[in-house]
Amino acid sequence: MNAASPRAIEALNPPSLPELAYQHLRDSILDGSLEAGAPLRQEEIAGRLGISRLPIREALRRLESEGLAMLRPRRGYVVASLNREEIDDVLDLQATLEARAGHAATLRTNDDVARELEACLAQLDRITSRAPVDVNAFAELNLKFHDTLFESSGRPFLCRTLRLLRSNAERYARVAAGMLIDLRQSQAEHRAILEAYRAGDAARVAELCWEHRDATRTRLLDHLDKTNLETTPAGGK
Amino acid sequence: MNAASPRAIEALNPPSLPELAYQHLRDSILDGSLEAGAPLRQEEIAGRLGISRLPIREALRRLESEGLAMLRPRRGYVVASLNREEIDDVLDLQATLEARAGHAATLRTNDDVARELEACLAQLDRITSRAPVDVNAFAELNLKFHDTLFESSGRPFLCRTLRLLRSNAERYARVAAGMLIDLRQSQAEHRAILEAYRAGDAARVAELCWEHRDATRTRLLDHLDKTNLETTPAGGK
DNA sequence: TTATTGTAAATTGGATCCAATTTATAACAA
DNA sequence: TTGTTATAAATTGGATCCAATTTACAATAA
Repeated sequence: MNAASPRAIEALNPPSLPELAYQHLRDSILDGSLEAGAPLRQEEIAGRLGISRLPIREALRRLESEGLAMLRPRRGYVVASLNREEIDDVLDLQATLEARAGHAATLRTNDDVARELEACLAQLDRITSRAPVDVNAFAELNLKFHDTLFESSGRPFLCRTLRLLRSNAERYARVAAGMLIDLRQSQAEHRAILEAYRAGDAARVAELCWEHRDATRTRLLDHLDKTNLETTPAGGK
Repeated sequence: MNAASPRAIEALNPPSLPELAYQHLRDSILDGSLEAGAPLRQEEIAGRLGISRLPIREALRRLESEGLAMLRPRRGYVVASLNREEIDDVLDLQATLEARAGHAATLRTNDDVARELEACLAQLDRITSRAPVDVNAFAELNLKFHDTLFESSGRPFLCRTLRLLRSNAERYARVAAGMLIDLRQSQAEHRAILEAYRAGDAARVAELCWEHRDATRTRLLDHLDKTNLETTPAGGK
């Protein structure tokens, strides 16, 4: 028996309760079922998940350090919210880092990655060509396309930071994804990125990635301005 | 004066035990008293701080989500470590984000900020001109210079991410700061940044900030390669 | 001596209990 | 009616206790 296979062992162990609670709360925040400013009562969450408050507290602590929850001492956690400027901030940061990740990925172009990206685009084409577009499926494959590209950069910390940003951007970006984005335009941009990737033109990939994300930013901010959606509710008190 | 006014601070901001434990552990990791790979025993830490294990666990959870600690289920936390590629990753990211922050700050140039930056540089000049350079004082003021510039960008999330990166870079960068950096060269770069800032040349500030940080990156990696310092210890066992 | 195995100690993961503080409610006075 | 205050309920912050698992160690056999 070999003592040296920590990864394999790690893969086997069951998810801990804090991890479970974290996943649950994170999903609830990202899909909007927990609105910004909503209080996160430890007892209630614990009761709903059938566990004690302790793992909940660790999960909340993690959510806080990721920017999805806010702790007001002795008053408990609430779902964090972003105002217009902060959304702008996060999305600009996302664009910057995705450009950097795309750049790094292209410096070490790989055929397997190119094929995988191609497969994503093919599936995306099928989805967008159908009559009622399956928005969820589109979002999932869209995510996979970008993830495949960025993860191939061989820069774990950069990718980790990107995931963090996505957590904070996603609940707002979903609005844009569902309602505002021209799916065909988006696909055209994906194609351009893949072409530049294949050509090994890192600077071009960076530029395209930046524009691709920046388009989302612009659209989302426009949307926010038009609807005048209040993104910082009761919390202000 | 401000350091010792426990009552007023307590009244406004009661220090929670998890926060206290977090600060303690973070400091110990950053200044090297807790080496990479060292186990973080909950009971021992709790005993040393005179509190129970519960706040420790929340602190450890936070350290984990910030990348300073690693949790191996049922085996406890250990101090996280970065290998050469990961250090490169983090420092490149830092350079990228500082360039972005410098850019944003310069787009909204402010005289008060310029004066504060100038004051930092004046103090730094005094420090570097003395015979035995006070490295700690230099590091602190150096930090203040960058913080002042970046925080004036009006981009809280970007600054937050920069702080996160600094946590991960600092324990390695300190080597470079103490032994490798040409303080006068560094000061010259600071001057150039301030000049470009005053001129409102955002692109130039971004460029200079990037180079300024990238110099640290290059020097640190060179140092690592030369000393062949093993940055990923015991973990394998 | 060296490898193996069984047992004890140490350590984590989790639950329950208690104190302190905040929030909600109701009684009372202007 | 409206504002204030006293009291009760809810909620967080923290400590202690218990179970499950891992690690250390010693006894045993080859």
